[in-house]
Amino acid sequence: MTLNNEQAITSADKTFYQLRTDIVEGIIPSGCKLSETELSTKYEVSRAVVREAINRLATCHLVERKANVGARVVALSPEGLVQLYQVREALEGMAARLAARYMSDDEIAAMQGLLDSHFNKVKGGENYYQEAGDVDFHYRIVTGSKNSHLISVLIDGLYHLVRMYRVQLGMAGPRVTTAFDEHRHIVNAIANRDEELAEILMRRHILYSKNNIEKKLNHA
Amino acid sequence: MTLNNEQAITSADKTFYQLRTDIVEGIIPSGCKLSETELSTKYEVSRAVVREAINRLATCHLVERKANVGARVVALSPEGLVQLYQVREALEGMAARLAARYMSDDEIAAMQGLLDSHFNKVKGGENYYQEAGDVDFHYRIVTGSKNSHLISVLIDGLYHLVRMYRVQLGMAGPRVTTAFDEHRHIVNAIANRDEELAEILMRRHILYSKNNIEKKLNHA
DNA sequence: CAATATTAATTTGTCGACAATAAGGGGCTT
DNA sequence: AAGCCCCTTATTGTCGACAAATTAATATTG
Repeated sequence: MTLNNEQAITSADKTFYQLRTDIVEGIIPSGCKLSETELSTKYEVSRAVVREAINRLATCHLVERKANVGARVVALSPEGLVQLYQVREALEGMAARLAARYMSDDEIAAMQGLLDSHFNKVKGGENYYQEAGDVDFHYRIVTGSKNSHLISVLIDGLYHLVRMYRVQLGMAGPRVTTAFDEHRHIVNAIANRDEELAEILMRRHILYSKNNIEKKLNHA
Repeated sequence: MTLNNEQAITSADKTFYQLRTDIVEGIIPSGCKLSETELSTKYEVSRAVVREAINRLATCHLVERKANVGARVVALSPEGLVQLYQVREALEGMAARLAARYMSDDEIAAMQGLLDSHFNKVKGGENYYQEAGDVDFHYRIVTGSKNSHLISVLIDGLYHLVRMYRVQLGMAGPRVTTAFDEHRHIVNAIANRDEELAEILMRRHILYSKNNIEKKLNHA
């Protein structure tokens, strides 16, 4: 990830980020109950800030809250994964379309450069950077759409859930080799300002990715 | 609206719903600052519940909050409207596709019945029900997708913003006559289980709707 | 007089305590 | 022994007060 401009200024921000990573990384296990008092002692903050943090997590669909009962970390399921990728397909497809329309030439050039460096790294065997490179690619498309709704829903919301599935189902990022060509084709379509093709290719890219994860999920 | 199963159980729920309608209806004007203390006296609740309500409004993109500064009602702009309809196109298009896949025959029949009754009403000159009928139609498609992400983002989020634009720009709902045939065609595609066509028709329907609103906006 | 520094006032962020609601356990009834 | 009711207990919801930060108003200096 190149620039993660999420900077915590308030105390609630910090605990929100902390809790989010703990949930995504599986430190707080899926399905676990989140006790406000317990977390407030653990993170050494007031119950009010824990409460606010949990509320924000609920809007990310990382926890589910019931009134007068409490909050639980979301349960991961094959159906949930399918639903997640369905909206990714719709949203990122549109993001690619809008990126082809609105991204500046400089931004596109920078993204092509990113793909080149990324290609060299993987060619050299460092597939460690694969996932970071993948999320970076998708981030740029989404922000390139210049659509604040798309940006917030995907980056602040769905992507964390995607990461949670990847981490907790123990898959080392997306398909290493094939995804590359798909990225390249998408960027080419964007560079050619071909909105229609950019959207179609991105949707297929995400569909393939879903099928890949589903396959691993069923084998496990 | 047939069934709005949003029932307020906690006090924060009530103030959230209250504030939301006040904002959508324009009682609290667009761009207005939301003072926590002021609202807490006005609605006769604690500042904490007002705070929670404002936080929830922020996740709906109805208000924008800055740390240590406060929250303001979102400002309406032509660009905002365009962005809103861009994501509607993506999301509702996918919803129509999934509705064609997952809706039960009974649900589809019910929706066809709704269109019939709706048709008779408008034929009889009661275009008062037009908007309610339109939102009801879209609600059914979205819930018919059985996708919790689509449902929450659209119904809990974007639709309120859509309504806010409609109300505050003073337009009496969507296009009365033409939108009808489009609805009918979409339902037919869903009844035929034609996912591809359902998505395409829904996207065009929303695109037309956007162009219509934009035209009115520019004339005003 | 303008621009800046400093202080006052208002607003948000955080905290601990109290009230209300829901889950768990024990005893009672049938 | 099974089911139901009541009571205890623990957790969430709500409140008012204090602390921190921003905005404004005032004073000060060039």
